[in-house]
Amino acid sequence: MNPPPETRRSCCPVACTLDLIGDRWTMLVIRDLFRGVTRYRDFQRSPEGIATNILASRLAMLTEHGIVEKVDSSSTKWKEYRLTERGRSLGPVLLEIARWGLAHIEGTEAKLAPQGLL
Amino acid sequence: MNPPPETRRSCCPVACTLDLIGDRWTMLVIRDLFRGVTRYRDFQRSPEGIATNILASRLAMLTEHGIVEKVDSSSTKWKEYRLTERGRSLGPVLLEIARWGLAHIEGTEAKLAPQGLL
DNA sequence: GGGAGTGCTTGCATTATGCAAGTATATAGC
DNA sequence: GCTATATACTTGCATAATGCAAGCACTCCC
Repeated sequence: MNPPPETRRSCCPVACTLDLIGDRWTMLVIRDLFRGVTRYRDFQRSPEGIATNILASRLAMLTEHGIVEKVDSSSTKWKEYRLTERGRSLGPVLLEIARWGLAHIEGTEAKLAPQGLL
Repeated sequence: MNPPPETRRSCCPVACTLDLIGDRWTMLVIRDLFRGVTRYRDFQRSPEGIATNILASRLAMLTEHGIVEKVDSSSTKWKEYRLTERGRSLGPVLLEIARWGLAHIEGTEAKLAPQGLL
C-alpha cells in the first residue's frame, strides 16, 4: 500500500506524500473523484483534458496505493472508480489547495468544487 | 505574477495551483523555507538531495511568481531566499500535506517540521 | 593570495508527458 | 441478431522534464 521505505527520498511526510500525489495530474483525478466522477470517460471529459495513458496510469497507481478502488457497477457492466476511506482523507489537502488558488490566483473559479468541500 | 490565463489548463483553482506547486520538488523547497533555510547550499543539503539545476529553476520560478524573494544578506554578500507574504500563505497547504503523510504513510517522521507548523 | 566553500550553468542520459491511433468489450437501436 | 456507437483502455512515438556529473566564477578565511 505504501511504497517501500528503501525507495523513499527521505522519511519526511511531505516528501513521501509528494511521491504519491506530487505531480500535475494526480490531485486533479482526486478532485474529480470528490466531485462524484466514477467513470473513465468522465475523468477524460474534465476541462484540463488528461491524456488517456496518463489517466490509466494514475488510476492504477492510486488503486495500488489504496486511495482508489475499482468496483463493478451495480447497474451496468462498466467499471467504477471510487475513493477509499484513505482516499477521502485527502479532502483537507485538496481543500487547502483549492482555497489557496481561489485566494491567490486571479481568475480562478470554484465551479468545480465538490459539495461540502468548499 | 500569475501565469497568464491563456496558458492555463482550466480556471479551476486546484489545476492552477498545481501548475505552480504540483511537482515532486517545489513544495519541498517551500518546506525548507518554512523551516528557515535561506541559502542555496542549505537547500541542497536537505535529505532528499535535490539536483542543483532543478533547485535553481524552482527558486527562479517561485521568485517569478512572487512566492519567494531573493534578498541581499545583511552580514555577508551571499544571497538569501525568503518566503514572501504570498509564499507564507502556502502554510496551510504544506501543513495538510505533512499531516496526511504522518497519518497515512508509515515510517514518516515529523523531524523536519517547521516550528509552529506542526 | 591561495585554498575551500558557495551559487550557480551546461551537457548529456534517462524518465515522464503529450498526442494520435488502435483494440476489445458493452450497450443501444432496429 | 446485426450494426453503430460508446467505453475503457493499450501502444507507439515525439517532446519535455528530471537526474547526474562536471565545470566555473565569485566569496570568504587565513
